[in-house]
Amino acid sequence: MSATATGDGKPASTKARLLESATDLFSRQGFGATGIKAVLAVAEAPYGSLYHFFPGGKQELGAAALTYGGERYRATLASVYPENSDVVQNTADSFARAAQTLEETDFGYACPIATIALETANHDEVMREAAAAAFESWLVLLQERLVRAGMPDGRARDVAIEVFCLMEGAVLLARTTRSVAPMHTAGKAATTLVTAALEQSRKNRSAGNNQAN
Amino acid sequence: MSATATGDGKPASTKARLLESATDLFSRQGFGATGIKAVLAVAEAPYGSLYHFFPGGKQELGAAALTYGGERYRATLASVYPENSDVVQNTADSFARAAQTLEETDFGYACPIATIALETANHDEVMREAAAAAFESWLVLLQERLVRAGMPDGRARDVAIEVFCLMEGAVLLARTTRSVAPMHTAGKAATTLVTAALEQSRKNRSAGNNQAN
DNA sequence: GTCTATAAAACGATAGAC
DNA sequence: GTCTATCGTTTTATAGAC
Repeated sequence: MSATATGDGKPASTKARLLESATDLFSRQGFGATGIKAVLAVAEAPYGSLYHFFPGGKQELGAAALTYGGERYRATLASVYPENSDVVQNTADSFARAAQTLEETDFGYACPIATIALETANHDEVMREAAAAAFESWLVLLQERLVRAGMPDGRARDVAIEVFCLMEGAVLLARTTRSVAPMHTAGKAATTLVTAALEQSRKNRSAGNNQAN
Repeated sequence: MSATATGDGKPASTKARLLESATDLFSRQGFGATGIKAVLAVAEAPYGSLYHFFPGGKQELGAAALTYGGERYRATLASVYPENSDVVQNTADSFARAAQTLEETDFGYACPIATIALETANHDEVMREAAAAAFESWLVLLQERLVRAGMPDGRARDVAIEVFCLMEGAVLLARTTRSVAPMHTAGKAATTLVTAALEQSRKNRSAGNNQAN
């Protein structure tokens, strides 16, 4: 009945369990505050296996966890934004889903990147780039869906960034206040924003205005 | 010429230097990753002084740093949002200022709370509450200014939250990508959002619609 | 009261046994 | 190739010198 990483028996490979465990613990407690021993314990993996799979030590594990968590949420995003569906509704769904996750995890987990990114962006270029790549993959997916829905490239990119910022800011505020209220407020703002951008794009098109950017 | 915490001579009291140093280092590198020795070194304070001023050790220092940093940014916000001025312009200014700070600090520093809050919100109730209080003080100030500008209480609260989320999300993305572009994008969205809410409020008032919330 | 020297524990990493 | 036992550092916290 545990909603988090480890099942109870023997899920997947040792490497996969390590990544699962690392992603979860790092994003909950922080990268610096989480010892590799704790990661190994949750993964039910022996000590040496970490340096076997990740010769670069904690740094390599951290970067891999960012890539792993980033890809996992990108897949979630892809399922929340099915191709050729209503992007406004999808946007609302993504915020509702985040709120649900926060409640299910007792406000422990939401974004697999944010905590680690803020900690390491300054002094660890490898991890910073892994986090940036994860964020970028989300933005690209979002942008693509918005373009399909009728927005020009540049506008879609901006809207994707704005929705991202609303989401991440709401995660921060929700976790800090232990309330999903900010999630709902930000979600409403995001849908309003997407709706307005779609309408504006349609208006511009029907006016025969063909400026690309 | 250093734009950060420590001056070069003997700024303020030892306790103030410790708070300055802790706020800066914790929000740059993270709470867990920063040792108290590093805090003491930057503050140019002897080892024992920390436990003299903060008997609760690292936890008490962390909570105090959150309160200190929160109050400092609240003062900044108050100066960016002078009473009875154009809140739309003020909002634009606050994002421009954040972008400037990011560039001046080589994308090292922006929000004195976010990093620490994400790290500790789950397992340290004292620090979580200190972070929540800091955020709340910003939201209250913002809300008050928006009410003065003509929004009803409930709407002003929501708009304050939305502006906050845009700001914090943009800080995260900007630090991770080492680019101020997200800051400008989010800033434009925030001003648009505030403008629309003001217009809507004015419309509702002139229609004689007196629903409070 | 202000600070230095020390203690106990935990950290990341490695060498070497199987 | 897979893992266990150990090394040297660094961590927070404290006791006691001035």
